[in-house]
Amino acid sequence: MAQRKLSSLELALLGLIAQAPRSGYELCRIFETSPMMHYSASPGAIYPALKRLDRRGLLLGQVERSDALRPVRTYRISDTGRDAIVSWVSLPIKRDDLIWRSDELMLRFAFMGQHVDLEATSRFLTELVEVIDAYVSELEAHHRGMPEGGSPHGRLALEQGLDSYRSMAAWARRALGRLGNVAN
Amino acid sequence: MAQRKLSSLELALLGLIAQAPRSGYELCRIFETSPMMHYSASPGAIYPALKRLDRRGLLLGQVERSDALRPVRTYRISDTGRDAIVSWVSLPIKRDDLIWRSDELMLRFAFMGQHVDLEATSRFLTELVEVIDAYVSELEAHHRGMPEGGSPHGRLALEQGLDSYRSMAAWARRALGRLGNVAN
DNA sequence: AATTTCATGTAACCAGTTACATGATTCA
DNA sequence: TGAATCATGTAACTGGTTACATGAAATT
Repeated sequence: MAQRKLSSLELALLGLIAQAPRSGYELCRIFETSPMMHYSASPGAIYPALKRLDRRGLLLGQVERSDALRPVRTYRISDTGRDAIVSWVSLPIKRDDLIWRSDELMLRFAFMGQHVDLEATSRFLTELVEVIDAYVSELEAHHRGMPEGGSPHGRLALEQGLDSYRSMAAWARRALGRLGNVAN
Repeated sequence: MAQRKLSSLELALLGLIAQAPRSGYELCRIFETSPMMHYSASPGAIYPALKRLDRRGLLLGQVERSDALRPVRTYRISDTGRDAIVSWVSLPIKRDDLIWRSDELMLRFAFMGQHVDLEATSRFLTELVEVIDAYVSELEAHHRGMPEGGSPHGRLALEQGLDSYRSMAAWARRALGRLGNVAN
């Protein structure tokens, strides 16, 4: 129990393999070409990560067509793997997740559709809005406390951060609306 | 020459010390409390990073009040360090910088004010807008190519990414405008 | 007197990067 | 025939995380 936390790369791999069985090479291609994958990916990271997930029992790797001269190792998700995904995407959202791991939050959202119901998704989005709003208030307070003189660069940089969080909150509200329309 | 690239943490430290001489502890406090610092910071990372920068000659560390019982090691920027900052902030912006190191881009912007003139800053912002616009087009193409059916999560996640890039471009245009007003 | 804060660090561990190695298969 | 692509990996290096160690000074 209370296994060591998975890295974002491992979570991304787990989520992708839960969608469909895949080989290491296919996963490499996905990371190379898919635009939403800001989760880094060199073969030197992917193959070891797959091995780790396999050793832990979250994935089942098996060599297919071992008779052929070029065997392919295909990974499929295991039951424990699926459980791990479900509890991962259901985790409450903390301030620190937003600040240090917002990529992982979006990854959670992207994979959520296949593993939990619409209600869980709207809980996620509602929580996200709350956490962002709280953090935006913090940043705004800091912004107000900033010295006026000197070059505006620091102030502007902070404003960029504020803008990006505000846009994320706006997105979440919009998404919430769209899901509501689907549900009703 | 052609030294190994500095990590974002090292660049952040360099920039902060260029503003004013500081001790390791002060830097730790800044990272703990300052909101714009998404550049991580535990003492276990900071102290070794300062040593590396010192060894490379980008910083000058010297123990102050060595007579006192609790000495403080204060770092100041060196001439080579200042040069390194200037060439760092003057680097052209690549697509990959936007995708993988956008935090570092904002760090560059924040420190730019003290090291280069307004024209360099507007060049930076202009380039940034160009790079973002190009990448947004890429993402939009991908968005159009996405399958319609199934759960909307993947599509929505991509839209979040699009929004955040668009908001960054809008910020850059606004900043450009504000700098223009200052300059004229 | 006890706790918190100041102040500097080290050590074990781990994951990711870069670069390389290997060889089959397909395509021009 | 030679190049690109398919497919799987390893090894060295590096930098960050966590956790710990040490002890003075200030605060309660």
